[in-house]
Amino acid sequence: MVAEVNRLSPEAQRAELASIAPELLEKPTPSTGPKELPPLPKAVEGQVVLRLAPYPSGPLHIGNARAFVLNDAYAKKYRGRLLLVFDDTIGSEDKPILPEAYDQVKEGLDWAGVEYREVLYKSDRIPLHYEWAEKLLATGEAYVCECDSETLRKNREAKHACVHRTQDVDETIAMWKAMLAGEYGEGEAVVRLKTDMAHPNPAFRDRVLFRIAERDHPRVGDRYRVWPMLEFSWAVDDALLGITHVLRGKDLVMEDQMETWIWDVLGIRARPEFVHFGILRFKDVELSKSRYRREIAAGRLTGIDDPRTWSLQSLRRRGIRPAALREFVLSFGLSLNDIEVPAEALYAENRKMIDKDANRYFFVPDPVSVEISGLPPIERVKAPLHPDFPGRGVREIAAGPKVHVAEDDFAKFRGKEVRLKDFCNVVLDKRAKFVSMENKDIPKIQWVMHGVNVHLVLPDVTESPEPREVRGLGEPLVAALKVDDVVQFERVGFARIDHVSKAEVRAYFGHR
RNA sequence: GCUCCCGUAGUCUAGUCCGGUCAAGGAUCGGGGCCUUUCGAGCCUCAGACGCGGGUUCGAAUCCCGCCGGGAGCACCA
Repeated sequence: MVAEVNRLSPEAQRAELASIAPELLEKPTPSTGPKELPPLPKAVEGQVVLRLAPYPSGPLHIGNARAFVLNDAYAKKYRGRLLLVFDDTIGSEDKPILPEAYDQVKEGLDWAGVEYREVLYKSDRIPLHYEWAEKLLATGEAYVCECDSETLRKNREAKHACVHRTQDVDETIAMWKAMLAGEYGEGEAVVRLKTDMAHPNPAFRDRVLFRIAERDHPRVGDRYRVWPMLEFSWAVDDALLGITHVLRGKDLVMEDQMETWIWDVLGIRARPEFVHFGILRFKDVELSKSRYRREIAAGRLTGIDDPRTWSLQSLRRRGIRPAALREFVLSFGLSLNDIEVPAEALYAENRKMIDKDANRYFFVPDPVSVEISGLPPIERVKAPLHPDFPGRGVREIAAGPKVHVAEDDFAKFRGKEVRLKDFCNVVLDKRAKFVSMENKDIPKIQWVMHGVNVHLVLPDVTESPEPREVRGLGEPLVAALKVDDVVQFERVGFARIDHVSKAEVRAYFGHR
């Protein structure tokens, strides 16, 4: 029967089908509208509990966006709860906690529209972690190890168990107490989970659960010297906080195994579902908190919200809308693919949102002065605030024979006829010649007679020879703009006004 | 090297679990055109993909095997 049908030509099959079941020929209408998130495994409306676990070493940046946007989006989708749990265990020397980062993280999340219910701190929960540790120690599932990190690494590689692994539980507990009492120095003892020294994944062999750090903690000072590692603290807190779903990057898959192992040995029943997403990278953008920190310290950047960084604060200052960031991130879904996207994709999303609101103005970067000969007497011209919305009104621009044009335009069009947009046609040169007033179909460039100093700050893009800022002249009305206005400098791009003073208007470049 | 994950247009993504309506959808980018006093927006249009090789099947992007390619982890960081 099937073979019979297959022998028919596609046209014949189609005709035959049309006579039997014409509705099957209708193409299903492709779904449009906002992208729907795939369902979360075992998610129950109203009962989903998610958590966000930022490490307070600096402000959140665009590279963290996938984690917080997805968690927030799912919390909203299922009308669940999203907890903000600062992952502020002691960290390491080269990745210290910054006291101001707590507020910087919250500020970023608030801007992004992430609605978290409660704020918790790992550093407040250390006694709970100790309790669980003691259960593990008492059952012999974990032990205190005095090997130094180098020995530990070599043993791991050689699948070799050290003497501590088999020591008595009593002895282990005495050593644990000695750790807490400060009888060991930094690096002299750790608590290790007893997994399997022959485990196929070398990284998994008797992983460290606690270590000693003598540094002061920004929130709890010197109250603790024995600090949990991330995996262990999450095994405790995910269970205790009733987290139903853990959404994390796939660089953290081994943490799933660790948490699961600990729950298994401790007989913990209620567990979250683990869901991962791939690594997100930006083309031409190297996100480095430590580098930006250095540059800020050296005064080359003005602060964590400097538009040349990629912090959420910097995005806000460049006129990027939170909704654009959200759409951008959600467009990747939950895929496990590691992706590298151009920042242009974010800009495309943002442009859709700001274009209708951004009024147009002239800004002439690196001005070159030009004197037009033969110009009829004229003092000002009019141009629309927004070409798509004439009702919004017009701007009056002072005009006359002495104008400024952009250096790039001057170089490109010197000796050629161009139209000074909304003004007149000239043959461009230092001594330019007036041609006519009427609108012609020739290249149009922006110009300014006298106006205000504009300082435009550009974002940071690696391997770009472009300068990170540019100065020039804006048309007179630019001086009347307000902080937070998002405008489009014609032929230059969208920018947000950040500061207005008599001396200059400072604007942060968003994108073209 | 070991462990795990992933391969759909330049880029991102839908489809893969449950094989047929997929002669593969969308977005973005690119080409062309229209419109527009911006290199913006809008409209129309074109181009562009199932990593490779076997197998199963009437039929494979979808199932199986092998290969190739990419990524992550392998810290007393998170």
